[in-house]
Amino acid sequence: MVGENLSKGGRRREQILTAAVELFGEVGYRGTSLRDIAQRVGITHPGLLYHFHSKQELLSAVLARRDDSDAITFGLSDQSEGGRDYVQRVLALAEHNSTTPGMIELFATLSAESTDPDHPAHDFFKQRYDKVVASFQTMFDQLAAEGQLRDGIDTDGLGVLFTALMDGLQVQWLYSPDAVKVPDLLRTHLNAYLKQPV
Amino acid sequence: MVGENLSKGGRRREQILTAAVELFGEVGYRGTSLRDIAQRVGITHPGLLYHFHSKQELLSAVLARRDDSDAITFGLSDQSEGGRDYVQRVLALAEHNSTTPGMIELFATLSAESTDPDHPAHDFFKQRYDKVVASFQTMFDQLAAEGQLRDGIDTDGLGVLFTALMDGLQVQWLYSPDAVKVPDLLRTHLNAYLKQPV
DNA sequence: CCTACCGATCGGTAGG
DNA sequence: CCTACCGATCGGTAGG
Repeated sequence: MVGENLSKGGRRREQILTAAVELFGEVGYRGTSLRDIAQRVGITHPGLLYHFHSKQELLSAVLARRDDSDAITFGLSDQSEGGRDYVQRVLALAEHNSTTPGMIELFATLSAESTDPDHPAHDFFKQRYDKVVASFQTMFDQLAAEGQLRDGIDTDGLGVLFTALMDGLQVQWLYSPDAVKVPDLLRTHLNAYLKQPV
Repeated sequence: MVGENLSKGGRRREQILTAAVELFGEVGYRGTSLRDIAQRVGITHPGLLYHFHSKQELLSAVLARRDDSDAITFGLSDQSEGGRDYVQRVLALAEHNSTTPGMIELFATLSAESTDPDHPAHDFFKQRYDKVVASFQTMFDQLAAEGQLRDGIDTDGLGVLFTALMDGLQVQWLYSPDAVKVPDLLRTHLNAYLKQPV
């Protein structure tokens, strides 16, 4: 698990990752300098490069981290309990997200910035979208097979739509954290398809 | 109208704006240098600063441009013809957007990058979201008043949801322009609410 | 519009 | 982990 049983060097790496998440989120990968990150941790930037050999390596570590910890905590890679159960886990994740604005900012900023094929995180996000969309599509297909969707609903495209909704809502939430209630809005959307509301 | 009756200086300004749209879109505002933009136009970067006095001034000019030309071309500020008519105009805009990837990239990148309150475009996007969400909310309220929505549909939050959907779909479209059909997906979403499909 | 230049900042390396 | 340093690049200005 993240954050446990760390050596001294491991703890420092954790501090650097935390600071990197915050700063990449606030001003983007390209807008953040290694000196900014190092300063938050109280070391110099060559000191940072002793732990991560390049800025790109630090980015990769940051990206790999979140999906891992989310998948573990919320069981997002396990769809064996059916659509209804998975919906609940996704809503739980959406609730949890509102406690980690730095990570949300990071992913919102980077996923847009990385549409550029030359961006170092481009491939990561392209593959991530494939996985996320597929998971949500499976969720809707399961709901359909379980007879939970209203009559006449075609599941075609619902995975892409739901993914887009999560992304777009998170951006608006970053502008207006108090006004935009992401989990409620996701429920509103889902209830347009579900016989029995969540 | 944009692009007409331009003096020599006006033409150069147009060239600079076009190049700025492309580059801000590809690598973000902070990732683009004035030298990059100037080079595309075939001048030096102090030459560019003769036309726009700072990088921020250039950004403001770029942002103001698109919403103006879209509002004019697609009549997005006129909601007097009712919800059904407005839906058609929004779909026409979505079709049009797929011919201007540079602008889409620019707005997707900048709207995320500008969640940082210190970003020079932060206020622009905050106000823009207020306007766009309000327009879409009015659209759904009009559809409700016209009796076009399925029974039991509450319009609460539908403006925020539709705005989020457009943003999120555009990001996915930038990753997979051929696979993600934005107008079709918007229709799929709308048809979950409408009695008569569009 | 250009040349020439400014101070500031960038990611990364050498060497300890 | 640090000091010291590198070449490259940044937005902007002076002066024409």
